[in-house]
Amino acid sequence: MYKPNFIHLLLTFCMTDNPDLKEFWEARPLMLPSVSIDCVIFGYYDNQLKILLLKYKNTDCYALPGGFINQDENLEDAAARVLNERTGLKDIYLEQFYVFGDKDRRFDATHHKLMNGSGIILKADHFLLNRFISIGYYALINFSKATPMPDVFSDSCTWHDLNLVPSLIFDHDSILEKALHTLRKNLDEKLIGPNLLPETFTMNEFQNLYETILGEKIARSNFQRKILGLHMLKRLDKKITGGAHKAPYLYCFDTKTASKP
Amino acid sequence: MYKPNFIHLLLTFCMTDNPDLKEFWEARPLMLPSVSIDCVIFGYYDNQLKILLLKYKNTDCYALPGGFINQDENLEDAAARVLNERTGLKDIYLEQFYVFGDKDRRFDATHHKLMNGSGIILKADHFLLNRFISIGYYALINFSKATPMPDVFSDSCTWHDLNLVPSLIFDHDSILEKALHTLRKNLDEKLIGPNLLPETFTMNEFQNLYETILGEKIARSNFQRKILGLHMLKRLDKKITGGAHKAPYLYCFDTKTASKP
DNA sequence: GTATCATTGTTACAAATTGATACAATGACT
DNA sequence: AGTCATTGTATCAATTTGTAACAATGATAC
Repeated sequence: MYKPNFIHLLLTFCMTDNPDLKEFWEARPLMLPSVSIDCVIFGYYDNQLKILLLKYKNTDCYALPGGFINQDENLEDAAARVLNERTGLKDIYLEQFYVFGDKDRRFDATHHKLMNGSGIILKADHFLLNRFISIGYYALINFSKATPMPDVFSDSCTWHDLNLVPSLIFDHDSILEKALHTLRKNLDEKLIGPNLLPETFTMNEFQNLYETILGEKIARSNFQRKILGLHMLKRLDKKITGGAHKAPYLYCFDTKTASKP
Repeated sequence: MYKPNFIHLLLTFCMTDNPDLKEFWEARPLMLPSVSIDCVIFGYYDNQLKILLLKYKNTDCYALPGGFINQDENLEDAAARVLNERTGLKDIYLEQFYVFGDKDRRFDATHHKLMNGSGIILKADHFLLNRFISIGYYALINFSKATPMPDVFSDSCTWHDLNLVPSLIFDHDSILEKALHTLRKNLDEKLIGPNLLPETFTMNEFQNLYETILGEKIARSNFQRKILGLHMLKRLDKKITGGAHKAPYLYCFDTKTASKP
Protein backbone atom coordinates (compact mmCIF):
# COMPACT_ATOMS: atom_id res chain seq x y z
CA MET A 1 0.00 0.00 0.00
CA TYR A 2 1.19 3.50 -0.82
CA LYS A 3 2.17 5.88 1.91
CA PRO A 4 0.72 9.27 1.04
CA ASN A 5 3.44 11.85 1.34
CA PHE A 6 1.32 14.94 1.05
CA ILE A 7 2.81 16.22 -2.15
CA HIS A 8 0.21 18.41 -3.64
CA LEU A 9 -0.22 17.94 -7.33
CA LEU A 10 -1.25 21.34 -8.56
CA LEU A 11 -3.74 20.33 -11.12
CA THR A 12 -5.37 17.39 -9.57
CA PHE A 13 -5.56 17.80 -5.82
CA CYS A 14 -4.83 14.27 -4.87
CA MET A 15 -1.94 12.90 -2.88
CA THR A 16 0.40 10.22 -4.08
CA ASP A 17 4.05 9.72 -4.96
CA ASN A 18 3.66 6.66 -7.15
CA PRO A 19 5.02 7.68 -10.57
CA ASP A 20 2.39 5.73 -12.52
CA LEU A 21 -0.42 7.34 -10.62
CA LYS A 22 1.23 10.72 -10.84
CA GLU A 23 1.28 10.45 -14.60
CA PHE A 24 -2.29 9.27 -14.54
CA TRP A 25 -3.49 12.23 -12.57
CA GLU A 26 -1.41 14.82 -14.32
CA ALA A 27 -2.86 13.82 -17.65
CA ARG A 28 -6.31 14.90 -16.46
CA PRO A 29 -6.20 18.51 -17.69
CA LEU A 30 -6.14 17.15 -21.24
CA MET A 31 -9.43 15.43 -20.83
CA LEU A 32 -12.88 16.59 -21.76
CA PRO A 33 -14.50 17.78 -18.52
CA SER A 34 -17.68 16.26 -17.07
CA VAL A 35 -17.74 13.30 -19.42
CA SER A 36 -16.71 9.71 -18.87
CA ILE A 37 -17.11 6.44 -20.69
CA ASP A 38 -18.18 3.06 -19.40
CA CYS A 39 -17.77 -0.11 -21.39
CA VAL A 40 -19.83 -3.24 -21.04
CA ILE A 41 -17.59 -5.85 -22.59
CA PHE A 42 -19.43 -8.98 -23.58
CA GLY A 43 -17.66 -12.23 -24.28
CA TYR A 44 -19.00 -15.69 -24.95
CA TYR A 45 -17.50 -18.88 -23.66
CA ASP A 46 -18.65 -22.25 -22.44
CA ASN A 47 -22.19 -21.47 -23.61
CA GLN A 48 -22.32 -18.48 -21.28
CA LEU A 49 -22.44 -14.78 -21.89
CA LYS A 50 -19.83 -13.08 -19.77
CA ILE A 51 -18.79 -9.54 -18.96
CA LEU A 52 -15.46 -8.11 -17.92
CA LEU A 53 -15.28 -6.48 -14.49
CA LEU A 54 -12.57 -4.71 -12.56
CA LYS A 55 -12.12 -5.20 -8.85
CA TYR A 56 -10.60 -2.23 -7.02
CA LYS A 57 -7.56 -2.86 -4.84
CA ASN A 58 -8.20 -3.61 -1.18
CA THR A 59 -11.94 -3.31 -1.57
CA ASP A 60 -14.79 -5.57 -2.57
CA CYS A 61 -15.88 -3.08 -5.21
CA TYR A 62 -16.56 -4.28 -8.75
CA ALA A 63 -16.90 -1.89 -11.66
CA LEU A 64 -17.31 -1.73 -15.39
CA PRO A 65 -14.14 -0.70 -17.20
CA GLY A 66 -14.27 2.99 -17.91
CA GLY A 67 -12.26 6.06 -18.58
CA PHE A 68 -12.20 9.62 -19.75
CA ILE A 69 -12.06 11.28 -23.13
CA ASN A 70 -8.99 13.10 -24.28
CA GLN A 71 -9.53 16.54 -25.73
CA ASP A 72 -8.24 15.39 -29.09
CA GLU A 73 -10.03 12.08 -29.15
CA ASN A 74 -13.33 11.02 -30.70
CA LEU A 75 -15.83 9.45 -28.32
CA GLU A 76 -15.72 6.20 -30.19
CA ASP A 77 -11.92 6.18 -30.10
CA ALA A 78 -11.93 6.75 -26.36
CA ALA A 79 -14.21 3.75 -25.92
CA ALA A 80 -11.97 1.70 -28.19
CA ARG A 81 -8.95 2.78 -26.16
CA VAL A 82 -10.56 1.76 -22.87
CA LEU A 83 -11.43 -1.56 -24.43
CA ASN A 84 -7.93 -2.01 -25.77
CA GLU A 85 -6.37 -1.20 -22.42
CA ARG A 86 -8.42 -3.92 -20.71
CA THR A 87 -8.32 -6.61 -23.37
CA GLY A 88 -5.43 -5.89 -25.71
CA LEU A 89 -7.83 -6.04 -28.64
CA LYS A 90 -8.13 -3.58 -31.50
CA ASP A 91 -10.80 -3.01 -34.13
CA ILE A 92 -13.59 -4.28 -31.96
CA TYR A 93 -17.30 -4.03 -32.43
CA LEU A 94 -18.55 -1.15 -30.25
CA GLU A 95 -22.00 0.30 -29.93
CA GLN A 96 -23.00 3.41 -28.06
CA PHE A 97 -26.21 2.65 -26.21
CA TYR A 98 -27.07 5.41 -23.75
CA VAL A 99 -25.89 8.40 -21.74
CA PHE A 100 -26.37 8.42 -18.01
CA GLY A 101 -26.53 11.87 -16.52
CA ASP A 102 -28.68 12.40 -13.48
CA LYS A 103 -27.92 15.59 -11.59
CA ASP A 104 -26.92 13.56 -8.54
CA ARG A 105 -24.64 11.36 -10.56
CA ARG A 106 -21.69 11.90 -8.23
CA PHE A 107 -20.35 9.32 -5.88
CA ASP A 108 -18.14 10.98 -3.32
CA ALA A 109 -18.14 8.29 -0.66
CA THR A 110 -17.44 5.50 -3.13
CA HIS A 111 -14.67 7.44 -4.86
CA HIS A 112 -12.95 8.03 -1.53
CA LYS A 113 -13.24 4.35 -0.69
CA LEU A 114 -11.89 3.23 -4.07
CA MET A 115 -8.92 5.58 -3.95
CA ASN A 116 -8.17 4.77 -0.35
CA GLY A 117 -7.79 1.19 -1.51
CA SER A 118 -4.82 2.38 -3.58
CA GLY A 119 -3.46 4.56 -0.77
CA ILE A 120 -4.72 7.81 -2.28
CA ILE A 121 -6.48 10.50 -0.32
CA LEU A 122 -8.69 12.61 -2.52
CA LYS A 123 -8.96 16.26 -1.60
CA ALA A 124 -12.45 17.69 -1.39
CA ASP A 125 -12.16 19.50 -4.70
CA HIS A 126 -10.71 16.63 -6.71
CA PHE A 127 -12.18 16.44 -10.19
CA LEU A 128 -13.40 12.88 -9.63
CA LEU A 129 -15.89 14.22 -7.12
CA ASN A 130 -17.56 16.43 -9.70
CA ARG A 131 -20.67 15.48 -11.53
CA PHE A 132 -19.99 13.29 -14.55
CA ILE A 133 -22.20 12.11 -17.31
CA SER A 134 -21.21 8.73 -18.63
CA ILE A 135 -21.58 7.47 -22.14
CA GLY A 136 -22.24 3.75 -22.29
CA TYR A 137 -20.69 1.57 -24.97
CA TYR A 138 -21.02 -2.14 -25.27
CA ALA A 139 -18.47 -4.32 -26.99
CA LEU A 140 -18.74 -7.82 -28.35
CA ILE A 141 -15.47 -9.62 -28.36
CA ASN A 142 -14.01 -12.98 -29.08
CA PHE A 143 -13.48 -14.36 -25.61
CA SER A 144 -10.45 -16.44 -26.44
CA LYS A 145 -8.54 -13.57 -28.02
CA ALA A 146 -8.83 -11.20 -25.08
CA THR A 147 -6.15 -10.78 -22.42
CA PRO A 148 -7.86 -9.14 -19.46
CA MET A 149 -5.61 -6.58 -17.79
CA PRO A 150 -6.36 -4.68 -14.57
CA ASP A 151 -5.57 -0.97 -14.35
CA VAL A 152 -3.45 0.71 -11.68
CA PHE A 153 -6.34 0.86 -9.24
CA SER A 154 -7.55 -2.69 -9.53
CA ASP A 155 -6.48 -6.11 -8.36
CA SER A 156 -8.08 -8.00 -11.13
CA CYS A 157 -9.87 -7.78 -14.43
CA THR A 158 -11.90 -10.93 -14.86
CA TRP A 159 -14.82 -12.44 -16.69
CA HIS A 160 -18.08 -12.84 -14.83
CA ASP A 161 -20.94 -15.00 -15.83
CA LEU A 162 -23.86 -12.75 -16.63
CA ASN A 163 -26.15 -14.37 -14.11
CA LEU A 164 -23.47 -14.30 -11.41
CA VAL A 165 -22.53 -10.64 -11.57
CA PRO A 166 -21.81 -9.10 -8.17
CA SER A 167 -23.46 -5.82 -7.35
CA LEU A 168 -21.50 -2.99 -8.94
CA ILE A 169 -20.43 0.45 -7.81
CA PHE A 170 -22.02 3.75 -8.81
CA ASP A 171 -24.92 3.23 -11.18
CA HIS A 172 -23.09 0.48 -13.06
CA ASP A 173 -25.84 -2.01 -12.33
CA SER A 174 -28.33 -0.01 -14.34
CA ILE A 175 -25.74 0.67 -17.05
CA LEU A 176 -25.24 -3.06 -17.43
CA GLU A 177 -28.97 -3.65 -17.51
CA LYS A 178 -29.47 -1.06 -20.24
CA ALA A 179 -26.61 -2.53 -22.26
CA LEU A 180 -28.10 -5.99 -22.10
CA HIS A 181 -31.50 -4.67 -23.03
CA THR A 182 -30.06 -2.86 -26.06
CA LEU A 183 -28.08 -5.90 -27.10
CA ARG A 184 -31.25 -7.99 -27.08
CA LYS A 185 -33.19 -5.37 -28.97
CA ASN A 186 -30.48 -5.14 -31.64
CA LEU A 187 -30.04 -8.86 -31.98
CA ASP A 188 -32.14 -9.13 -35.11
CA GLU A 189 -30.68 -6.10 -36.84
CA LYS A 190 -27.03 -6.17 -35.96
CA LEU A 191 -24.92 -9.14 -36.76
CA ILE A 192 -23.49 -10.12 -33.44
CA GLY A 193 -22.14 -13.56 -34.29
CA PRO A 194 -18.84 -12.67 -35.95
CA ASN A 195 -17.79 -10.67 -32.91
CA LEU A 196 -18.58 -13.18 -30.21
CA LEU A 197 -17.87 -16.48 -31.91
CA PRO A 198 -14.60 -18.06 -33.03
CA GLU A 199 -13.75 -18.33 -36.71
CA THR A 200 -15.64 -21.56 -37.16
CA PHE A 201 -18.47 -22.95 -35.11
CA THR A 202 -21.31 -25.41 -35.20
CA MET A 203 -24.94 -24.50 -35.65
CA ASN A 204 -25.53 -25.62 -32.09
CA GLU A 205 -22.95 -23.18 -30.78
CA PHE A 206 -24.52 -20.42 -32.79
CA GLN A 207 -27.96 -21.24 -31.48
CA ASN A 208 -26.68 -21.38 -27.91
CA LEU A 209 -25.33 -17.86 -28.31
CA TYR A 210 -28.74 -16.58 -29.38
CA GLU A 211 -30.47 -18.45 -26.61
CA THR A 212 -28.06 -17.11 -24.04
CA ILE A 213 -28.49 -13.52 -25.13
CA LEU A 214 -32.24 -13.73 -25.40
CA GLY A 215 -32.57 -15.83 -22.26
CA GLU A 216 -35.00 -18.23 -23.88
CA LYS A 217 -35.00 -21.47 -25.83
CA ILE A 218 -35.36 -21.52 -29.60
CA ALA A 219 -36.70 -24.50 -31.54
CA ARG A 220 -33.68 -26.12 -33.12
CA SER A 221 -34.97 -26.88 -36.60
CA ASN A 222 -36.64 -23.52 -36.99
CA PHE A 223 -33.46 -21.75 -35.99
CA GLN A 224 -31.48 -23.68 -38.55
CA ARG A 225 -34.00 -22.95 -41.28
CA LYS A 226 -34.04 -19.26 -40.47
CA ILE A 227 -30.30 -18.77 -40.22
CA LEU A 228 -29.50 -20.74 -43.34
CA GLY A 229 -32.21 -18.78 -45.14
CA LEU A 230 -30.30 -15.56 -44.47
CA HIS A 231 -27.33 -16.89 -46.46
CA MET A 232 -24.90 -15.38 -44.04
CA LEU A 233 -23.11 -18.62 -43.23
CA LYS A 234 -20.80 -20.76 -45.32
CA ARG A 235 -20.85 -24.47 -44.62
CA LEU A 236 -17.45 -26.04 -44.23
CA ASP A 237 -16.28 -29.62 -43.62
CA LYS A 238 -17.75 -31.96 -41.13
CA LYS A 239 -16.46 -31.56 -37.66
CA ILE A 240 -14.73 -34.69 -36.43
CA THR A 241 -15.23 -34.93 -32.73
CA GLY A 242 -15.49 -37.61 -30.13
CA GLY A 243 -19.24 -37.27 -29.77
CA ALA A 244 -21.24 -40.46 -29.95
CA HIS A 245 -23.52 -39.07 -32.60
CA LYS A 246 -23.67 -37.60 -36.06
CA ALA A 247 -20.88 -35.06 -36.58
CA PRO A 248 -22.14 -31.53 -37.16
CA TYR A 249 -20.96 -29.29 -39.95
CA LEU A 250 -18.72 -26.37 -39.20
CA TYR A 251 -19.81 -22.95 -40.38
CA CYS A 252 -18.15 -19.59 -40.78
CA PHE A 253 -19.55 -16.21 -41.69
CA ASP A 254 -19.70 -15.49 -45.36
CA THR A 255 -18.07 -12.09 -45.64
CA LYS A 256 -19.72 -11.48 -49.00
CA THR A 257 -23.21 -11.54 -47.52
CA ALA A 258 -22.71 -11.27 -43.79
CA SER A 259 -23.19 -7.51 -43.55
CA LYS A 260 -26.71 -6.27 -43.27
CA PRO A 261 -27.82 -2.83 -44.47
CA MET B 1 -28.38 45.82 -33.64
CA TYR B 2 -26.36 46.02 -30.44
CA LYS B 3 -23.34 48.26 -30.27
CA PRO B 4 -20.63 46.35 -28.47
CA ASN B 5 -19.25 48.62 -25.75
CA PHE B 6 -16.26 46.54 -24.84
CA ILE B 7 -17.35 45.76 -21.33
CA HIS B 8 -15.54 42.61 -20.44
CA LEU B 9 -17.67 40.11 -18.63
CA LEU B 10 -15.21 38.39 -16.39
CA LEU B 11 -16.52 34.89 -16.63
CA THR B 12 -17.61 34.68 -20.19
CA PHE B 13 -15.31 36.68 -22.41
CA CYS B 14 -17.86 38.09 -24.73
CA MET B 15 -18.85 41.66 -25.33
CA THR B 16 -22.35 43.01 -24.98
CA ASP B 17 -24.38 45.40 -22.85
CA ASN B 18 -27.80 43.96 -23.49
CA PRO B 19 -29.16 42.90 -20.08
CA ASP B 20 -30.88 39.76 -21.38
CA LEU B 21 -27.73 38.57 -23.05
CA LYS B 22 -25.65 39.54 -20.06
CA GLU B 23 -27.78 37.34 -17.86
CA PHE B 24 -27.56 34.59 -20.43
CA TRP B 25 -23.81 34.63 -20.54
CA GLU B 26 -23.25 35.10 -16.86
CA ALA B 27 -25.32 32.01 -16.10
CA ARG B 28 -22.75 29.92 -17.98
CA PRO B 29 -20.54 29.03 -15.00
CA LEU B 30 -23.44 27.04 -13.57
CA MET B 31 -23.58 24.75 -16.55
CA LEU B 32 -22.05 21.37 -17.02
CA PRO B 33 -18.93 21.93 -19.14
CA SER B 34 -18.38 20.36 -22.56
CA VAL B 35 -21.91 19.09 -22.92
CA SER B 36 -24.82 20.46 -24.88
CA ILE B 37 -28.24 19.26 -25.92
CA ASP B 38 -29.92 19.38 -29.28
CA CYS B 39 -33.61 18.72 -29.74
CA VAL B 40 -35.25 17.48 -32.88
CA ILE B 41 -38.87 18.51 -32.36
CA PHE B 42 -41.29 16.63 -34.56
CA GLY B 43 -44.80 17.81 -35.16
CA TYR B 44 -47.46 16.54 -37.51
CA TYR B 45 -49.86 18.71 -39.45
CA ASP B 46 -51.53 18.68 -42.84
CA ASN B 47 -50.37 15.10 -43.40
CA GLN B 48 -46.77 16.22 -43.14
CA LEU B 49 -44.07 15.56 -40.60
CA LYS B 50 -42.49 18.83 -39.58
CA ILE B 51 -39.58 19.94 -37.42
CA LEU B 52 -38.98 23.13 -35.52
CA LEU B 53 -35.99 25.23 -36.57
CA LEU B 54 -34.46 28.45 -35.32
CA LYS B 55 -33.09 31.06 -37.68
CA TYR B 56 -30.29 33.20 -36.26
CA LYS B 57 -30.66 36.96 -36.42
CA ASN B 58 -29.19 38.70 -39.44
CA THR B 59 -27.93 35.45 -40.94
CA ASP B 60 -29.32 32.71 -43.13
CA CYS B 61 -28.34 30.10 -40.57
CA TYR B 62 -30.89 27.52 -39.45
CA ALA B 63 -30.35 25.36 -36.40
CA LEU B 64 -32.00 22.78 -34.20
CA PRO B 65 -33.11 24.17 -30.84
CA GLY B 66 -30.48 23.41 -28.26
CA GLY B 67 -29.01 24.43 -24.98
CA PHE B 68 -26.80 23.55 -22.09
CA ILE B 69 -27.24 21.55 -18.93
CA ASN B 70 -27.35 23.19 -15.56
CA GLN B 71 -25.17 21.67 -12.89
CA ASP B 72 -28.21 20.75 -10.83
CA GLU B 73 -30.32 19.50 -13.70
CA ASN B 74 -30.91 16.00 -15.06
CA LEU B 75 -30.13 15.54 -18.73
CA GLU B 76 -33.73 14.70 -19.48
CA ASP B 77 -34.91 17.78 -17.61
CA ALA B 78 -32.55 19.97 -19.57
CA ALA B 79 -33.97 18.62 -22.81
CA ALA B 80 -37.49 19.19 -21.50
CA ARG B 81 -36.58 22.73 -20.58
CA VAL B 82 -35.18 23.48 -24.04
CA LEU B 83 -38.36 22.07 -25.50
CA ASN B 84 -40.52 24.10 -23.16
CA GLU B 85 -38.65 27.29 -23.96
CA ARG B 86 -39.30 26.85 -27.69
CA THR B 87 -42.84 25.50 -27.62
CA GLY B 88 -44.39 26.36 -24.26
CA LEU B 89 -45.23 22.70 -23.76
CA LYS B 90 -44.61 20.60 -20.67
CA ASP B 91 -44.67 16.86 -20.05
CA ILE B 92 -43.66 16.03 -23.56
CA TYR B 93 -42.52 12.76 -25.03
CA LEU B 94 -38.71 12.88 -25.28
CA GLU B 95 -36.28 10.23 -26.35
CA GLN B 96 -32.52 10.34 -26.16
CA PHE B 97 -31.17 8.93 -29.40
CA TYR B 98 -27.42 9.54 -29.69
CA VAL B 99 -24.40 11.49 -28.56
CA PHE B 100 -22.33 13.34 -31.10
CA GLY B 101 -18.77 13.88 -30.03
CA ASP B 102 -16.11 13.97 -32.71
CA LYS B 103 -12.86 15.51 -31.59
CA ASP B 104 -13.21 18.26 -34.16
CA ARG B 105 -16.74 19.02 -33.07
CA ARG B 106 -16.07 22.74 -32.65
CA PHE B 107 -17.36 25.36 -34.99
CA ASP B 108 -15.43 28.57 -34.44
CA ALA B 109 -16.24 30.33 -37.69
CA THR B 110 -19.94 29.59 -37.47
CA HIS B 111 -20.18 30.64 -33.83
CA HIS B 112 -18.54 33.98 -34.66
CA LYS B 113 -20.97 34.48 -37.52
CA LEU B 114 -24.01 33.60 -35.44
CA MET B 115 -23.05 35.90 -32.59
CA ASN B 116 -22.10 38.72 -34.92
CA GLY B 117 -25.67 38.54 -36.15
CA SER B 118 -26.71 39.59 -32.64
CA GLY B 119 -23.99 42.21 -32.38
CA ILE B 120 -21.75 40.13 -30.16
CA ILE B 121 -18.05 39.72 -30.64
CA LEU B 122 -16.77 36.50 -29.13
CA LYS B 123 -13.31 36.62 -27.67
CA ALA B 124 -10.94 33.88 -28.70
CA ASP B 125 -11.26 32.00 -25.43
CA HIS B 126 -15.04 32.15 -25.17
CA PHE B 127 -16.51 28.90 -23.87
CA LEU B 128 -18.66 28.45 -26.98
CA LEU B 129 -15.51 27.90 -28.99
CA ASN B 130 -14.52 24.88 -26.94
CA ARG B 131 -15.23 21.36 -27.96
CA PHE B 132 -18.73 20.23 -27.06
CA ILE B 133 -20.35 16.87 -27.21
CA SER B 134 -24.03 17.09 -27.90
CA ILE B 135 -26.72 14.76 -26.68
CA GLY B 136 -29.54 14.37 -29.14
CA TYR B 137 -33.16 14.14 -28.00
CA TYR B 138 -36.16 13.94 -30.20
CA ALA B 139 -39.59 15.08 -29.16
CA LEU B 140 -42.99 14.27 -30.54
CA ILE B 141 -45.49 17.00 -29.95
CA ASN B 142 -49.02 17.94 -30.78
CA PHE B 143 -48.54 20.51 -33.50
CA SER B 144 -51.59 22.58 -32.69
CA LYS B 145 -50.71 22.98 -29.02
CA ALA B 146 -47.22 24.36 -29.55
CA THR B 147 -46.40 28.05 -29.62
CA PRO B 148 -43.01 28.35 -31.32
CA MET B 149 -40.85 31.00 -29.67
CA PRO B 150 -37.47 32.21 -30.90
CA ASP B 151 -34.66 32.76 -28.42
CA VAL B 152 -32.61 35.92 -27.97
CA PHE B 153 -30.32 35.08 -30.85
CA SER B 154 -32.91 34.15 -33.42
CA ASP B 155 -35.39 35.93 -35.66
CA SER B 156 -37.80 33.10 -35.88
CA CYS B 157 -38.73 29.66 -34.64
CA THR B 158 -40.81 27.98 -37.29
CA TRP B 159 -42.01 24.64 -38.54
CA HIS B 160 -40.34 23.16 -41.59
CA ASP B 161 -41.66 20.41 -43.71
CA LEU B 162 -39.34 17.46 -43.35
CA ASN B 163 -38.59 17.23 -47.04
CA LEU B 164 -38.03 20.98 -47.31
CA VAL B 165 -35.48 21.41 -44.55
CA PRO B 166 -32.75 23.95 -45.38
CA SER B 167 -29.17 22.93 -44.74
CA LEU B 168 -28.38 23.35 -41.06
CA ILE B 169 -25.40 24.70 -39.17
CA PHE B 170 -22.77 22.64 -37.36
CA ASP B 171 -23.46 18.92 -37.68
CA HIS B 172 -27.19 19.41 -37.24
CA ASP B 173 -27.92 17.80 -40.59
CA SER B 174 -26.56 14.49 -39.40
CA ILE B 175 -28.23 14.89 -36.00
CA LEU B 176 -31.56 15.28 -37.75
CA GLU B 177 -30.86 12.29 -39.93
CA LYS B 178 -30.02 10.12 -36.95
CA ALA B 179 -33.16 11.28 -35.13
CA LEU B 180 -35.36 10.39 -38.05
CA HIS B 181 -33.67 7.04 -38.40
CA THR B 182 -34.24 6.26 -34.73
CA LEU B 183 -37.84 7.40 -34.90
CA ARG B 184 -38.47 5.01 -37.77
CA LYS B 185 -36.72 2.18 -36.00
CA ASN B 186 -38.75 2.73 -32.84
CA LEU B 187 -42.07 3.12 -34.61
CA ASP B 188 -43.19 -0.42 -33.88
CA GLU B 189 -42.13 -0.46 -30.25
CA LYS B 190 -42.90 2.99 -29.00
CA LEU B 191 -46.35 4.40 -29.22
CA ILE B 192 -45.91 7.59 -31.16
CA GLY B 193 -49.51 8.38 -31.99
CA PRO B 194 -50.71 10.01 -28.78
CA ASN B 195 -47.90 12.51 -28.94
CA LEU B 196 -48.26 13.62 -32.53
CA LEU B 197 -52.00 13.40 -33.08
CA PRO B 198 -54.86 15.47 -31.71
CA GLU B 199 -57.22 13.98 -29.12
CA THR B 200 -59.44 12.37 -31.73
CA PHE B 201 -58.60 11.38 -35.25
CA THR B 202 -59.70 9.15 -38.06
CA MET B 203 -58.05 5.92 -39.05
CA ASN B 204 -56.96 7.59 -42.24
CA GLU B 205 -55.17 10.33 -40.34
CA PHE B 206 -53.47 7.73 -38.21
CA GLN B 207 -52.36 5.78 -41.24
CA ASN B 208 -51.09 8.92 -42.92
CA LEU B 209 -48.90 9.58 -39.91
CA TYR B 210 -47.33 6.15 -40.18
CA GLU B 211 -46.86 6.49 -43.91
CA THR B 212 -45.26 9.88 -43.51
CA ILE B 213 -42.80 8.70 -40.90
CA LEU B 214 -41.91 5.52 -42.73
CA GLY B 215 -41.88 7.20 -46.10
CA GLU B 216 -43.86 4.41 -47.73
CA LYS B 217 -47.43 3.42 -48.45
CA ILE B 218 -49.25 0.90 -46.29
CA ALA B 219 -52.19 -1.18 -47.51
CA ARG B 220 -55.27 0.39 -45.96
CA SER B 221 -57.16 -2.71 -44.83
CA ASN B 222 -54.05 -4.34 -43.39
CA PHE B 223 -53.26 -1.25 -41.39
CA GLN B 224 -56.76 -1.11 -39.98
CA ARG B 225 -56.73 -4.78 -39.08
CA LYS B 226 -53.35 -4.52 -37.41
CA ILE B 227 -54.04 -1.39 -35.41
CA LEU B 228 -57.45 -2.49 -34.22
CA GLY B 229 -55.94 -5.83 -33.28
CA LEU B 230 -53.64 -4.07 -30.83
CA HIS B 231 -56.66 -2.79 -28.89
CA MET B 232 -55.00 0.53 -28.31
CA LEU B 233 -57.77 2.61 -29.85
CA LYS B 234 -61.26 3.36 -28.69
CA ARG B 235 -63.88 3.94 -31.35
CA LEU B 236 -66.04 7.01 -30.82
CA ASP B 237 -68.95 8.48 -32.76
CA LYS B 238 -69.09 8.86 -36.46
CA LYS B 239 -67.41 11.93 -37.79
CA ILE B 240 -69.84 14.21 -39.61
CA THR B 241 -67.95 15.99 -42.31
CA GLY B 242 -68.66 17.44 -45.71
CA GLY B 243 -67.00 14.60 -47.55
CA ALA B 244 -69.01 13.06 -50.33
CA HIS B 245 -68.59 9.58 -48.96
CA LYS B 246 -69.15 7.39 -45.94
CA ALA B 247 -68.26 9.22 -42.73
CA PRO B 248 -65.31 7.68 -40.90
CA TYR B 249 -65.32 6.86 -37.21
CA LEU B 250 -63.32 8.97 -34.84
CA TYR B 251 -60.83 7.20 -32.60
CA CYS B 252 -58.88 8.12 -29.53
CA PHE B 253 -56.18 6.27 -27.65
CA ASP B 254 -57.43 3.93 -24.98
CA THR B 255 -55.37 4.88 -21.95
CA LYS B 256 -56.06 1.55 -20.29
CA THR B 257 -54.27 -0.39 -23.00
CA ALA B 258 -52.31 2.20 -24.95
CA SER B 259 -49.00 1.61 -23.20
CA LYS B 260 -46.89 -1.18 -24.53
CA PRO B 261 -44.49 -3.14 -22.32
C1' DG C 1 -86.52 11.32 -54.69
C1' DT C 2 -83.07 8.69 -57.14
C1' DA C 3 -78.59 7.89 -59.24
C1' DT C 4 -73.75 8.56 -58.79
C1' DC C 5 -69.43 8.56 -56.55
C1' DA C 6 -65.55 8.40 -53.28
C1' DT C 7 -64.33 6.57 -49.19
C1' DT C 8 -64.90 3.50 -45.26
C1' DG C 9 -65.37 -0.81 -42.55
C1' DT C 10 -65.30 -5.55 -43.17
C1' DT C 11 -64.69 -9.94 -45.15
C1' DA C 12 -62.50 -13.52 -48.05
C1' DC C 13 -58.75 -15.84 -49.81
C1' DA C 14 -53.82 -16.46 -51.20
C1' DA C 15 -49.00 -16.16 -49.89
C1' DA C 16 -45.55 -16.14 -46.66
C1' DT C 17 -43.77 -16.89 -42.21
C1' DT C 18 -43.50 -19.28 -37.97
C1' DG C 19 -44.33 -23.19 -34.65
C1' DA C 20 -44.30 -28.03 -33.68
C1' DT C 21 -43.22 -32.58 -34.85
C1' DA C 22 -41.43 -36.46 -37.24
C1' DC C 23 -37.86 -38.99 -39.49
C1' DA C 24 -33.79 -40.58 -41.74
C1' DA C 25 -28.59 -40.09 -41.41
C1' DT C 26 -24.48 -40.41 -38.92
C1' DG C 27 -20.64 -41.60 -35.92
C1' DA C 28 -19.04 -43.44 -31.69
C1' DC C 29 -19.66 -46.77 -28.25
C1' DT C 30 -20.99 -51.42 -26.38
C1' DA D 1 -24.32 -55.52 -35.55
C1' DG D 2 -27.13 -53.01 -32.20
C1' DT D 3 -27.81 -48.93 -29.40
C1' DC D 4 -27.89 -44.15 -28.70
C1' DA D 5 -27.58 -39.06 -28.92
C1' DT D 6 -27.45 -35.63 -32.05
C1' DT D 7 -27.81 -33.58 -36.60
C1' DG D 8 -29.91 -32.16 -41.04
C1' DT D 9 -34.11 -32.02 -43.37
C1' DA D 10 -38.92 -32.62 -44.42
C1' DT D 11 -43.75 -32.17 -43.21
C1' DC D 12 -47.92 -30.16 -41.70
C1' DA D 13 -50.55 -26.97 -38.76
C1' DA D 14 -51.05 -22.31 -36.93
C1' DT D 15 -50.39 -17.70 -37.42
C1' DT D 16 -49.37 -13.56 -39.71
C1' DT D 17 -49.18 -10.79 -43.77
C1' DG D 18 -50.44 -9.37 -48.68
C1' DT D 19 -54.10 -8.59 -52.03
C1' DA D 20 -58.44 -8.02 -53.53
C1' DA D 21 -63.27 -7.68 -53.30
C1' DC D 22 -67.72 -6.06 -51.42
C1' DA D 23 -71.36 -3.91 -49.00
C1' DA D 24 -72.38 0.44 -46.33
C1' DT D 25 -72.72 5.25 -46.18
C1' DG D 26 -73.15 10.14 -46.81
C1' DA D 27 -72.86 13.90 -49.76
C1' DT D 28 -73.70 15.72 -54.42
C1' DA D 29 -75.90 15.97 -59.13
C1' DC D 30 -79.86 15.45 -61.63
